[in-house]
Amino acid sequence: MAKVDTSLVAHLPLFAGFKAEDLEEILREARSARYPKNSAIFEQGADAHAFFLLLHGHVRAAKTTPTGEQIVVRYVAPGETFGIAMAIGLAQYPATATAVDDSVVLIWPTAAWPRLVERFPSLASSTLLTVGSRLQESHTRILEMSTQQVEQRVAHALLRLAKQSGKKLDHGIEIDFPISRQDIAQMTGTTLHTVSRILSGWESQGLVESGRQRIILRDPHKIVILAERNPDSGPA
Amino acid sequence: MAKVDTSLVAHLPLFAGFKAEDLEEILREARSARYPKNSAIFEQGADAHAFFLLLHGHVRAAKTTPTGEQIVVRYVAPGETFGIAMAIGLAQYPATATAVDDSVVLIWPTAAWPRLVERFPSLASSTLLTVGSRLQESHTRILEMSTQQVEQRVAHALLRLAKQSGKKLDHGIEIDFPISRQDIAQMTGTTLHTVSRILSGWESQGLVESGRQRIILRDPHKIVILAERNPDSGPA
DNA sequence: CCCATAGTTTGCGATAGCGCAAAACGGGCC
DNA sequence: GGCCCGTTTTGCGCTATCGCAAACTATGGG
Repeated sequence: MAKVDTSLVAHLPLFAGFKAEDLEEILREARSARYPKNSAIFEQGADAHAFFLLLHGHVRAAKTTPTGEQIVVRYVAPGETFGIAMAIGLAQYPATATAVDDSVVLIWPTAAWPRLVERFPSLASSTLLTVGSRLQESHTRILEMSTQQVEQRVAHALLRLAKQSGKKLDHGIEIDFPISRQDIAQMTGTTLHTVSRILSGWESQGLVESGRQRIILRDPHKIVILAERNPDSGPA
Repeated sequence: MAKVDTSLVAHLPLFAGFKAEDLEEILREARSARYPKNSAIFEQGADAHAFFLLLHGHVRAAKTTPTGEQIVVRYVAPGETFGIAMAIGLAQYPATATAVDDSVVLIWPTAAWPRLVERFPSLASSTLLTVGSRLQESHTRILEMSTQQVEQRVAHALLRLAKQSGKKLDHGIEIDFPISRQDIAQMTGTTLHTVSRILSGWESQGLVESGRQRIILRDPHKIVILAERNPDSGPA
């Protein structure tokens, strides 16, 4: 059980207001682990034996239907928790988590949660805040899927990814982990073909520059406009 | 400030494990109010000055886009909380709540929440459970919108409503509050026209019986089959 | 009892986006 | 340096579903 440096996590909202010694007590229950690119962290349906905090890398959470279709629930960025199934009353993971890049995580055994919450009640409140904001995002996504067309949804998805995990370049923003057309399709409820067509279109207008699992927003502002444009307002 | 009878709420999961006197202490901070059918309880964007527990009736939570389109986030059944924006870190309500039937609610001022949580930490944990299960439902909804066609989504929506608020009849299940084609469209990401066509079709097959803001599932089992059927499996 | 209103049904194009298929491409591995 | 595999691109027909328009019908109020 490796010692974890508190300085790595002290600034996270999850631990806001914790004293150094409390933090240490919490971290003592965790171990850290490294997951190489494309390795599975846990599988949908498996017993939720642990919950996680991402330190480095990027993790994709995806949900699969009985018939094998997938959607991407979200991408986890460093500093975020994931796999907190048990905190919300689930005995099994509702989704599959995969490292999309070499990643480092902290792992707490599920059994530690009730103990920690009892000792540090504010953990429950902060977790409530994070879960609440994920609920918000889900509602936004439902709203978009109900009212917008595919191009706008893709625009929104890319902007969110850029905000969450964008690397600022001299001219533009690059999404900082490998992501395929298929992934974007699964985030926006469409097919990889349609995503490919949309990106090709944008590329020819100089809005983006993209290739194999790689996307750079060259003109974020114009993409914002695209994302917000009312379908039947301006001409093509 | 009317006295509220603890027996009305003691059995709710939210208050599981509370002693009678604790419960009384909590209820002392609440007042109750009655909202007539079709009246607004709070508006999207308004300051979240209170949170609510529905005692009788039914409440619709809906979200509106800047361009005026709406989706139904959920229907609230008796015993459920709603308007808990501030518990998840929001200063304004993210949706509009409307009583779809004459309704009675308990109302706590937002200011009471931090105090209550400090005094009764398990409130945060139970709220975490409810918010978590709503997150689950949202993900399910996103999955359905991404992978299923409209008819299946409508089937699922009606089955969920029937389970949550269905009144068992001699032969079938009636959804126990007024709900229009438009409402169902806004729950499933389609138009009232398409919903109407689908219900007409089902009606002629004897699966449902419906009219003005009224739906009875006459053959729930066949609807389950419809909901689960793989789009390109059986013949029409 | 009749009218006004909100909800529902239905017809008829129009079309965004899917689904299939095939080709081009790019990277990494041996 | 060449090959293999996963990813991306693109063409083309198809259809589920939308959007508009118009007729129809309960329901509650006066």
